Amino acid sequence: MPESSSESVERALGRFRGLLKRKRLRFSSVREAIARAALGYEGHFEVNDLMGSLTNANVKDAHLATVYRTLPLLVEAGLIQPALLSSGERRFYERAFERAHHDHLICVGCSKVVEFEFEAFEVLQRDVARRYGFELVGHVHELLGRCEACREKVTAQ
Amino acid sequence: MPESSSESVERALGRFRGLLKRKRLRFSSVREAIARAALGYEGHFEVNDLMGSLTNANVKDAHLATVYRTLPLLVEAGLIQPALLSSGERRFYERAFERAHHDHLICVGCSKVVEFEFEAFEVLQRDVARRYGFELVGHVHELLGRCEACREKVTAQ
DNA sequence: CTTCCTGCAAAGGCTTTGCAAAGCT
DNA sequence: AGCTTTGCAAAGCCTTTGCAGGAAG
Repeated sequence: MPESSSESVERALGRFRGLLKRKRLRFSSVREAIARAALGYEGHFEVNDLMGSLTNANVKDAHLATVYRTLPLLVEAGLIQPALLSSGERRFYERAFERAHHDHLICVGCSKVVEFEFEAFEVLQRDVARRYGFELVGHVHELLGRCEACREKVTAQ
Repeated sequence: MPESSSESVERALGRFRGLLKRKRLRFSSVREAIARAALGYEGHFEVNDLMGSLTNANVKDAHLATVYRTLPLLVEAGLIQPALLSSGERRFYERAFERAHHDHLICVGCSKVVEFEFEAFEVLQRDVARRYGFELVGHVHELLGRCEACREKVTAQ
């Protein structure tokens, strides 16, 4: 039997607890509910989605303002991270805890998102940064393309 | 004598005219002023900056709402493009017309932006896309790091 | 009991929209 | 003339903030 993902959630909550303790903040049930909801997403989510999950669960709802106040803590604890999707206007997040680093390949036709990992990019990025005297701390790397299905649609027309 | 950049601006305006004609829209003096102001930036700018430029010139001011209505046209014409997407909250633009493609290296400390070109990335990106059956049409690639000056500040503390 | 959290409501900042007057062609 | 464009003001949207009652340690 493979490790259940719920164990990973518990470890994540442990880390959240740790952060809160370090900052002398409290591990409240509302914060826990928000953290669980955020960790529950496979893909990308927005504040709005999160509100939806929280309402669906029979856990006590968290208020929108509270979610906004909690998200930065989840980011700081490393449970989630902002995910840039080229739409630019919207703010997405995605799970970060115990997940391999990855970048995104996005279809401009149907918005399908494929995650990819490619070590070579990381190496080159560090090189480029160093060349300009920067120490690399992160990156946003999103490839925009047209997936097979969408290319066929266009060709068919 | 090198080609003056004003010639490039004229060509850009020509392209803008072309787009407007295709869409049966008009090349008004206000649109021209906005386009010229946008093309005048070396680096990145926001709507607010643009409003500033328009007010300083003794050209007739463009109203904020009009600027918002014009920007998408400038993007569609290829004169400018959205930039610095990872900043998230703010919406920056930069000139795109007759400029070589480049990506950005951004200091997380002082927000300094360095532009870089690196052909190897483009090649690899195309590879990755093809591997997943995508045809690459563009990308967002921003490196986040700490510049020399900011690293020193941190070390000093 | 002291300090922090939370919901609520209100304010903020940026962007969009409806409308009538002005401007092109 | 018949359309588009513009300024203006108002509405929208998402996010943040101040506050007073409620919870956690």
